[in-house]
Amino acid sequence: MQQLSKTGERAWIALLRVAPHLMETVEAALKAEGFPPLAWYDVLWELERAGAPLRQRDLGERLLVARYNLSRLLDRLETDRLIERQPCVDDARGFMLSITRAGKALRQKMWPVYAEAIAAALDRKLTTAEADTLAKLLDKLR
Amino acid sequence: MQQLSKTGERAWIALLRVAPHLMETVEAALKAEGFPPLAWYDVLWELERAGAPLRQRDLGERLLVARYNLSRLLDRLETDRLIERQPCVDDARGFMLSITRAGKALRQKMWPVYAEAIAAALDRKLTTAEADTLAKLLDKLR
DNA sequence: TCCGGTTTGTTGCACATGCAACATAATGCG
DNA sequence: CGCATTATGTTGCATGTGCAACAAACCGGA
Repeated sequence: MQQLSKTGERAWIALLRVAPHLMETVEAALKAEGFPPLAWYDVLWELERAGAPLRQRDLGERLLVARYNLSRLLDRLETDRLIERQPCVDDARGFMLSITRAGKALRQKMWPVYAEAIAAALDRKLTTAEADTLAKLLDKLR
Repeated sequence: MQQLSKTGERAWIALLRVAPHLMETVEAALKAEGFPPLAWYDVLWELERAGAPLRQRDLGERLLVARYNLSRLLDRLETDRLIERQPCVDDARGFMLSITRAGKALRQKMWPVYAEAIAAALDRKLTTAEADTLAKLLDKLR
């Protein structure tokens, strides 16, 4: 009684090998330019495009990051004054997160390097149609 | 002059979110049954299907794992007597790696749990054609 | 043959992560 | 209301990972 198809297995292995490898490559590109890790960019970008302050819980949900991980990641960003934590009015447990001016500036400086790394690692290796298909397939796995 | 397409960016973000999440899910399934991490299975399986002893270098290449990471991963597997390191005849620096009987037994016991986790996280969410496409697209990114 | 450069593998150290336990606040049910 | 349950966020501890430096062996050209 095998409940796993051979094709599914191949897709899994490809994912297992390729995804971490790509992430390391992009991470290395950022580090090579003296920038902080990918995760920092992610937080900054999500906060910036949210427009309004976000609950820590909601940010974690969007980034698919565990609470205890996010908690300490945000500590580091806050220490560098890239984000701010304000007490939450509705819920005394939570915090409202917002990106600072310095945070926006850093994100903007990082973007060209990040974009070039993504282009090299992914974009230039796929046609537009292929990239679109890939995105759609991955989204089905959420 | 943006060298990164919008579609490529979407694919990247999907990969960044989905892949780690899937890995954590599968990892959790193994842990829940008292089994060692995914990486252990990977090593055991690669050694078993290789049929013959493998150089550490070659294993690292197939698994896309960094040398210093692999080195310590293998230490742990060796401590548990799941693999063996034999001095390499051709090259006094290297080792030949082989899976032990206990290693094969463990891998076999892990497989049903692993397969079920992959089926739940990936296989059942895609048609066969989709899984095939996904595997092919990811392979293009190596 | 000799010697510089490369390849292979390991390790000390700092840092990041997972887990379990915790503190505090909100929620909901009797 | 009162109290158990759930939700949110933090932290101590053990473990895993990245980096840089290292040791040892191999390779190849002069």
